[in-house]
Amino acid sequence: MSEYRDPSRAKVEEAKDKVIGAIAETMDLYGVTPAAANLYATMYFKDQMTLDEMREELEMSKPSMSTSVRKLQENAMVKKTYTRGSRKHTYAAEKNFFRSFMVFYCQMWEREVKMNMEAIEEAQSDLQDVLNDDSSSTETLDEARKTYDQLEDSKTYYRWLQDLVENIQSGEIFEFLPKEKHE
Amino acid sequence: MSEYRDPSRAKVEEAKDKVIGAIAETMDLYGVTPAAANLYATMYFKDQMTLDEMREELEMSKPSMSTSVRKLQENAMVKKTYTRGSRKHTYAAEKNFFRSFMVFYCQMWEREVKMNMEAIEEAQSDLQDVLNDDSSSTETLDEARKTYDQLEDSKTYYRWLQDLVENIQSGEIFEFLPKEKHE
DNA sequence: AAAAATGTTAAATAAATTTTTAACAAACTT
DNA sequence: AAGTTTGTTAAAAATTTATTTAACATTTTT
Repeated sequence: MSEYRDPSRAKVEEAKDKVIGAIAETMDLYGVTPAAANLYATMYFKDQMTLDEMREELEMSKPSMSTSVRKLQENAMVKKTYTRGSRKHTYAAEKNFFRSFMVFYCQMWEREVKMNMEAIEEAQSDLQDVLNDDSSSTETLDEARKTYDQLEDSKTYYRWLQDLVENIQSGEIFEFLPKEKHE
Repeated sequence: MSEYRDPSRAKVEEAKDKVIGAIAETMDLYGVTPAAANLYATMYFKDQMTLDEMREELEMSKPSMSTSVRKLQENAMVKKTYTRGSRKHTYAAEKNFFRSFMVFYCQMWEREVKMNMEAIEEAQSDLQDVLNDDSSSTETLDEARKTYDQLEDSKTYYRWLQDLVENIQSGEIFEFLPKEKHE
């Protein structure tokens, strides 16, 4: 190989590795496995990769690469690419961090809103029953009222979060917070 | 106890439990342990709690509660409260989800920006050296240039993320995305 | 000062997650 | 059609993370 004739080559790889390390380290805070984090960071500097290339580059098993790629696809951080002539599947990293941000957080927040809003609606309905029930003690009625109001109040947050999701998905947020600051 | 005379009492607790379950379930996606997630969700419906009350309510060990509380304090999801006369420490859940959102994500994003920006700056400096080095092969120069530009481009995202953090922390974001929608 | 209560740290255990090896299924070549 | 290549599923092993038990330090009460 040319590394011996060209010491700069190694320096370029070293530079990439610094960024790969940083990306991977912040990524496993995002709920992906170390394998998936390293894989994404590696792919970030490649045009596209096959499973065998991944296995070779990361020195890990093929099923691990297969699983990691699938997980990354769920978060839209990796896309399958069509490569004519090649029997092997090829994958490319999403290099636009804005898109990754959008998919990842919107997915996460929508799940949170849906789940909690559903629970809140059910709970409030139960509490309403209690409030309409004459046999309830004063103490219980107070508790039911207080809880009902607390839940009602929390809905403001979930509606806001849903709103944030929609603003991000539509791109409207960039009107308020532009990608490039024009000075 | 009064549960036997007042069936509504049980219904109120059941209603709370539905929400506790939902909150806890979405929370462990936020990188907190199940114990911490359950604890926060439980505290959400309490005024304040001591470690012993937590242990009793969740039926878990005291060190587990102690650790969980500390973790939740780091994310500003729980605050220590002063209770005169009580020797036991008391803690209260942050009930304002907007504040929890702010602290949690801003902390996370700032860490991401800092870490990746530092790596990028270092990498770009290395790549600049390569570009200034006459001994580098054409192939290596192209690779260095391409990588440098890719990193330069990614900085747009990190600057935007930092901007988002600042807008959330200052509350400016609520001018664009109001908490309450006035119709 | 001794005993008791409270909270934390450290070591050990338990549980869950991640990764690998091995077996399998599907698609393509010859 | 038999044999390869490629990718996935399933079971096992390894690693990591979470929780508990036990020991300790600190403060308070008697």
